[in-house]
Amino acid sequence: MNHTLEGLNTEQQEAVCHFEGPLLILAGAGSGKTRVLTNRIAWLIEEKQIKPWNIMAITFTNKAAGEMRERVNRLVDFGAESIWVATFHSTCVRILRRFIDRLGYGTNFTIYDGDDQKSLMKDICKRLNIDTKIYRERALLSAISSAKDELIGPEEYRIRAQGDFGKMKTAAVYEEYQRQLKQNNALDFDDLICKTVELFQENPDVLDYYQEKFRYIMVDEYQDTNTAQFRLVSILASKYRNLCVVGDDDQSIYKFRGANIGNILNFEQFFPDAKVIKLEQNYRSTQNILDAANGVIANNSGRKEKTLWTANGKGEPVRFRKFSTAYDEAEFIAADISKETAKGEFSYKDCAVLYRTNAQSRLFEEKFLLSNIPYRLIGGVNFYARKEIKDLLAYMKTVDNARDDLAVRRIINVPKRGIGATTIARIQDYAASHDMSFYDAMKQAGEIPGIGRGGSRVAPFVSFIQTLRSKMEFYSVLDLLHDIIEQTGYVRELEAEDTDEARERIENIDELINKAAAYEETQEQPTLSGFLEEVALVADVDNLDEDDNRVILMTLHSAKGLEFPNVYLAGMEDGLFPSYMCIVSDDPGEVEEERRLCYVGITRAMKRLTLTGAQMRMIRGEQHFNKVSRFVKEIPEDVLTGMEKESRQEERKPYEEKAGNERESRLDFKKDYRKAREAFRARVFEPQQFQVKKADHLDYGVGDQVEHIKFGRGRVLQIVEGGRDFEVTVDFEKAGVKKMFAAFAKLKKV
DNA sequence: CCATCCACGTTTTTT
DNA sequence: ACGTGGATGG
Repeated sequence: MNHTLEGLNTEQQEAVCHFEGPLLILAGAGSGKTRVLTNRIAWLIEEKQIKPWNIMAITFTNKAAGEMRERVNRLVDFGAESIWVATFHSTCVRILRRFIDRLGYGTNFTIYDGDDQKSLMKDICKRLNIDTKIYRERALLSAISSAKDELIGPEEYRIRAQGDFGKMKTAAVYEEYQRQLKQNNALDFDDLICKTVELFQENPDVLDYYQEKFRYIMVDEYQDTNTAQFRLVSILASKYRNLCVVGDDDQSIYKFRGANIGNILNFEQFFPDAKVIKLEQNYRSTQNILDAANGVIANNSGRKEKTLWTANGKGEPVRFRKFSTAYDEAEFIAADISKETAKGEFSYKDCAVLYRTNAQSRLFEEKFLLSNIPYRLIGGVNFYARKEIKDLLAYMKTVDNARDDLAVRRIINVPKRGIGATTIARIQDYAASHDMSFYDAMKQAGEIPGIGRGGSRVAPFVSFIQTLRSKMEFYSVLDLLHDIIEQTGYVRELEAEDTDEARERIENIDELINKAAAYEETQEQPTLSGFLEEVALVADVDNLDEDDNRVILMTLHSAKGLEFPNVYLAGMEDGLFPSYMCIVSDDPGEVEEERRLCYVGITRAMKRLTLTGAQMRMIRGEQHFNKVSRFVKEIPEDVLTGMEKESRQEERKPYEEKAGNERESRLDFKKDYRKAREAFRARVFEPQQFQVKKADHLDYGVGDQVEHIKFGRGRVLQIVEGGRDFEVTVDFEKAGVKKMFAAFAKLKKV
């Protein structure tokens, strides 16, 4: 038998050996879908002699893409690297970097994240005199985002809005928002997809090029695609019709982000000749866990019927524990993990605590710190969303793309340059009336009326950026970053502050430096745009390191696609999960979406599953009293333990008895919390291989001939010992005199 | 132009 | 409870 079919069940084999035409694989949780996808790729290449560069596999997260890449590399001996394995977003970026000039954008466009979108929206509302009390930025942005997900452009939006006052306002905002983005040469996340669709629709030659290139297309997590993504895929596949999608309608949990569950439910209507294969054998969990999952999901309507089964045996029952407060809940989980790891039953990294909202993570962090349990928190504030990181990135963006007004304005007065709101407004007006970018207006600051002495402060900033830009000819991303840090004194300022918080920020900056170094190491052709793009497209889950022996804390959403031997689903309470919003909503579909989320959570567990809930917890500063989640009650009784003990547990731990001690210990705790937490966090950053360290000596001296990776040969003119690194001045034969930091320059003595 | 104080809303989930 | 953003005063 062909080795790509070895160890696969009948259905899996059938899916792997499907050659041409549309294919829908309905793959239940843990049914080995990634394996099927990767083996199919190998099979196409080996058995059907398909060229690797004609195959594309699309995923949603970088992590999934990375995993698939790795497996494909192992399976395919020759040409694995030319198989296109990427996320939707990075696929689109790659295409747009090449062809977006056809749509009137520059190919060095920047990508706006949520924060960027919000500040742009704030500007627009101000300019259009929109009262953000009535029309909130968030609401406007989400309306625009939904429109984009449905491929509705500003013009069409306006037409559809006729007669609706509120929507007409939104239409105006949408139009202006798109105009601004274009003027800033920027795209938001949704644009990445829909501009690519637009590009294909308006440029048959480009479309044809990619249709020829991607003759075999595979889409993972298909249930999460939105209308725009579906269109993108179907346009690409329309020529050769070799579209293979893998998904599970029961795991569709991204409706709020525009995911259209109809894409999977109606696949056979779009492609009447589609072959449909169901994978129902689960290789991950015990039968008890699957029974729990099946019991819950059975309460949803309109599903593609599937029943997971396994050959793994029943395993232990699913546990349910109810506590009087959320503190007790966290304490129990911490104690339980300590117990299990001490027994040697599970190691830390086998355990995951999953919850509905990010806010719930705090209590677990606290208890874990107290119990000395190493943990890794996924989600919350994204690393790249931190202020210090965004500041530095804004500098880099400004150097990369001078049309990105948002970035320029973010940093124009960071650090303080005495350029205030008034000056900024003047420049803004001037730029608007002369139809130029903010940055270009700054260059002519002298001519701006009423700018006064602000003008003299703007000039040095402009020349600073100009100098950086001219240095880019020979600078690496790392050089640039380091130069920015040095010249702005960003780190020096933080050092002077001498607070815990400042130290944390410096650590983050060091981590950014590491990322830049890692980027340069791993990329064959590192570019500034490339780095900024990579940074814009990473999610926190992508950084999950399997070898790291820590308990994982994350939301149910982030957990999709992962598996753990020992899983805790915390906060199983009506009002929290399913959330209050869904319960009161008149759309029953909302509770169904939560139920799918619960299904996802349950099916993450391999051996042991524990559900917990609290009767009382603080939510947004208010005490809430919740009932046990309806989802717990949907689990068949015979696989669940703990439900019956419910009432007795309540009695044993009356709230008042605990309250005094709890409060006291919490007070004590607050002092140490920050410190301990920092220490913990810091360790996450520590073991990376690209640590930038000051060398204790250099193996070259003044007068020596050295070689630089980019500039070639040169002679060392001067070496100055700085606080963080040696600053080396070299006279290069071709590139001239450069100053650089020894740790980054990697000079070699010749 | 900048620092400080207070009011408000925010959270359900994220590429 | 917490952070953000606006208003206010120096």
